[in-house]
Amino acid sequence: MTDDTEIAGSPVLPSTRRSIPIALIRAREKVMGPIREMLSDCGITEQQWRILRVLEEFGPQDASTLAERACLLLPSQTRIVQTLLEKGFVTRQVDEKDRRKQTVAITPAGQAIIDDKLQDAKAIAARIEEVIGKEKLAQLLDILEDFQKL
Amino acid sequence: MTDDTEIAGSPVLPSTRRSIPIALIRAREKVMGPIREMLSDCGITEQQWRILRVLEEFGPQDASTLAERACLLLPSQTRIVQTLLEKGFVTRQVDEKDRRKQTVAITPAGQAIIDDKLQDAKAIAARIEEVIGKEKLAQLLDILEDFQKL
DNA sequence: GTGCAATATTTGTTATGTTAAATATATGAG
DNA sequence: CTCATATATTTAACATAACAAATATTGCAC
Repeated sequence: MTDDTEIAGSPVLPSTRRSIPIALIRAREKVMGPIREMLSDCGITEQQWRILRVLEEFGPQDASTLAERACLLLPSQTRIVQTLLEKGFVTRQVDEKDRRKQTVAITPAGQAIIDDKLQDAKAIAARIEEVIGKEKLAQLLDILEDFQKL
Repeated sequence: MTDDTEIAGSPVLPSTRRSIPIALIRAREKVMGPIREMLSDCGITEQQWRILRVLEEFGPQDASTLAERACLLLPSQTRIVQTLLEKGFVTRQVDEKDRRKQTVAITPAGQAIIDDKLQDAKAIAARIEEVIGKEKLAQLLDILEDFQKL
């Protein structure tokens, strides 16, 4: 590999082949392939799935917290929750203590979606662990966590 | 960390805090922050920047190759190249040998964008290396590459 | 050389990302 | 109490992502 070289007087950017942003996209694309396939069956998108997963894991919560945990911007969260409302997979109601806040919760129908896909999701996770290796996956998660310090 | 546990008879998904797809998004979001800031100055989006970078690195190339290298789906590539055409940063012409193909090339004006941002981009890359560490970055890129085997 | 399958690219549609502006409620100064 | 400011969320507008379908060209069988 002669990437990321710097010829005297002629500085260049790292090759796109060793670019962190591009490498992150490529990996993500590969990971999401089977997940999207799994979800397309039940008419759920990747982001809708993330919302449901977070609601299941942490319980009812306000919109900002939900967006943070699902790694979505608030405007995206708003729209996605609206479509999930229409599908009957979540509920949303104003917080009585602070009426600026909205509390979102998963419904039994939403929970059923997760339960239905549980085995598939676990199989995909197992496949990734098989190919990458448990140790490397742990390393990867640790390094990715470091990026939050940026 | 008690994530990714499996209570007998009650299988659960990994916590969203240790989810590979979510970790990849979070890291990418952090990395892209300063890059977007850099690009917003000159009215260029992240994807438009990727197209220009790839064209600079590999020279004129057909649409499919460009999309592959810039990590874009073909439809996205088409639209982004259209806006870059309007801005005068790239050219696009049919391949005379195979008239189904389009050859895209960067213009001097497009090259000027890259040259203008070169120092900023290098500074951002240096900052990342400083925070994460050279070794971990190399490890990260290697592990991310493994995902292509999925 | 006609028709058909394969290839290369674009277009259409729906959902999301991103930024800025709008709305609604809360909180504190005076 | 009232107003200015801060906070929580939504709406608006535009670009992109993803997938399916349409278009255009090529290459080959016949």
